[in-house]
Amino acid sequence: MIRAERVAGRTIAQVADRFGLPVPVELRRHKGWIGQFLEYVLGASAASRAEPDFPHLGVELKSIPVDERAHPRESTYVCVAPLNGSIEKNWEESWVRRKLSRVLFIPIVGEGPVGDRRIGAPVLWAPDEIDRKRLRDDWEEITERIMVGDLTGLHGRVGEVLQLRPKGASGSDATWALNEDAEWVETMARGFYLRRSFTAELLHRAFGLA
DNA sequence: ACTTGATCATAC
DNA sequence: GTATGATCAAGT
Repeated sequence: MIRAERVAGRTIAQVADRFGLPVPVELRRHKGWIGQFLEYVLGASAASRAEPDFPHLGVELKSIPVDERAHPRESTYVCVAPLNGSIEKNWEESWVRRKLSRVLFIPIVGEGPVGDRRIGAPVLWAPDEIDRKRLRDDWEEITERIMVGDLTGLHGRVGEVLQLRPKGASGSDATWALNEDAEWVETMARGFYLRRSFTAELLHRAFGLA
């Protein structure tokens, strides 16, 4: 938190210069760059591993693009959703619950050249009882569809705060899944995401906004 | 304006 | 290939 608060208010270019890191001008071909940059700057250790970013703290790090009013510009990716029968059978064991038990959100303000974007005040969030119920209800609804092989029901419209969306290098990035007839079929890979309206709530709550 | 579906890069 | 990090862009 001390590190995060020290970089808050500075631009990405200012911080990158101190570390001698080159900054891409735009993100179209560098979509995860800001997230990896922050992992480096804040000393996270579990890059690209299936663990929290700060394993000893149980804290997951998420950068989140926002406008000047702290309204998120994008949804937030959580984790992949196995469609092959290996998904956790209950919420307590679920990867979604574990990943979201403590999250450090770093808002990134602005949408121009990447170096000009400003690092916002950090928000360390843990879901309260109401958040947990909303997340759990959505997770159970989505997981039920996965477990019965309802692949056509696996679209982004399900879920109030958590949703399932494609997650891969392209639409042809396939994975194996069990369908309603318990047959193996190829379908696009999907992941869990937090809806923008939900992360907006969290940030606004943290900043005391309406 | 906002959501859903599609896509891009890198580590292991 | 599957995980990590996400944003892009078409459609409503």
